[in-house]
This record gives sequence, C-alpha cells and structure tokens, in this order.
Amino acid sequence: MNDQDRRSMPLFSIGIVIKLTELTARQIRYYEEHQLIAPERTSGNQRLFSFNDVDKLLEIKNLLDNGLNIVGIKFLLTEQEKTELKQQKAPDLTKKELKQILKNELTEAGKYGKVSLRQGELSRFFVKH
Amino acid sequence: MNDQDRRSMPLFSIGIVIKLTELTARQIRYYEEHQLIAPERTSGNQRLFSFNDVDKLLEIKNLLDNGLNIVGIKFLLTEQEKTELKQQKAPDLTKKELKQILKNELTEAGKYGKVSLRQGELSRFFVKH
DNA sequence: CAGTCCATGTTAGATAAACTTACATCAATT
DNA sequence: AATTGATGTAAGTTTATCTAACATGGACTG
Repeated sequence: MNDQDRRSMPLFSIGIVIKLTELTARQIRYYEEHQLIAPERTSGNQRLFSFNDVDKLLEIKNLLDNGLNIVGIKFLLTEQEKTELKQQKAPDLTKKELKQILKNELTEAGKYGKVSLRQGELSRFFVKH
Repeated sequence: MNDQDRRSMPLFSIGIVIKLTELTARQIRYYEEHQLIAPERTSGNQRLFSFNDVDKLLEIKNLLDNGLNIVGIKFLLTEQEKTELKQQKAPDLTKKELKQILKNELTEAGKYGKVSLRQGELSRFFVKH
C-alpha cells in the first residue's frame, strides 16, 4: 500500500470531518453536490472521507474565504489533480492562464491579511511523505 | 500538535475500526470492557478510536492469536506504555520477568509459524515519526 | 465426564448519527 | 425588484451504534 492509497482510503465519518474542518454538514454536502469532492459511501449510503477529501475541504474553505466561487475552486482543484498526475503535456493555455490568475489573487489576498488561520493540508500532518 | 497528540486523536468510528482490524464489534467492546483500550466517546456516547487504539487492537489480535489471554495482554500493554513514557526507574522484578516470559513465548510461537500475517502497528503507516 | 470459565456470537430494543428533500435566508448581482 | 449563490433549518427516514442479556463452544479442572 503506497502513500496515495493511504491518502485516498475512506476513513472518516462526516461528524469527524465537521470537527476537523470546522465546516457544517450542509457545506460539505453542497461541495460534494457540486463535485468538488467525491467521498466514498458505506453500504448504507453514509459518506466516508479520506485524508485527501479532508485536505480538499480545507483548501475549499480557504479559497472561499478568499472570495473564489465554487466554479473557480472546482477549476483549481481539477487543474491541481492533473498536475499531480504529472501529465507533462502542453497545457491548455486558457486554463493555465486562469489558474495563474486565481493563484495570484490568492497570494495577493494573503499579503493583505485576508488569509485566515493557515488551514494546511491535513494529511501532511498524518501521512508519511 | 505533536506526534503523540496525532496518534491519540479520536477519529474513527467503530465501523471503520472493524474494517481496519478485522475484529468484530463484540471483540472490540469486550477488550474495552477489560480495559485494554479506552476509546473516547462522542457527546452521544458513541466510541471514537485513535490511531493508538487501532494499533493496540492489532497488537491484541496478534497476542490472542498466540495464545495469550486478556490479563496477559493487559499486562504487556501496560508495561509497554510505561516503557514508552521512558520511566527509567528500576523496574519491578516480578513484572519484568513476566514480561520477558511472555515475550519469549511469543517469539517462540513465531518460530513455529504460529504468527499469522504480520499485523503491524497501523499508525506506522499513517503517522509521521 | 460434568462443571467452569473465557472469548465470542447473537438478538432485542433504544438512541445517535447521517441521509435526502424541501423550503428559508441573505448578501451580492443584475 | 428580481435572481443567484452559498448556507441555514426542519421533517421524516434510514443506518450505525449502544447496552444488556442470554447462547455457545473449546479448554481446563476437580
């Protein structure tokens, strides 16, 4: 079992994720509804979140705090996953530009103190790298 | 937050622990009843297990497979915790001897192929050391 | 070999946690 | 003023977990 397996293993009930992220159940379900995350389900249809899911939720929270909307966040997260898959193909310029713009905005926001308490990626604290 | 905090953080419902350890709910509750583990509880009284708890359960499973009984396992776990607290005080001879005997038995069992699939300590796979 | 004990199985009934759906709210846009 | 996006909230249902009690089966013991 490698790191990626560990990070994507369904482990946490929504109750725990609420505590870890300080999001509400409503928020978490809304983000799923809009396909920012896709947690597993138990045989009885209850959500089971992985470290990756929690990481994403923390990132979503940050980005929302910085004024991005769901669509923009979805874009960022998707791009991020592509990058992590190390696909070195020539990226779509439009998307790449958007990504850059969004990242710049976020960075600027940080400079002006809009970034709340650093919501780091949870799994960095738990999963070996 | 340090490693020990992470390892003792209440994260997992009993359903997840059942899958992680391949123990039954009955077994897990029985071990708690006999104070081999002491998982946290939600406000509604449902158990929440930490990495440490899961580690202990895997160890309990191993020791049971090797013929130890609950009392012996409790002894071992207690001793182990003391050791981990780095208490360098002169140990109680009787207990030390028992520990040695039990460990030897376990080792011997291993030699004769009685040790099933190595149920390592879960958190070694998850928590940074 | 009948009786105990230990670890676990099983069942019942109760409670907590989570689910979906629908409607409400409220700030920001249009 | 109307619309939209993100979230709150409530109702009703289903799933997960809880405790308590009794059942079982193998290992030991007198």
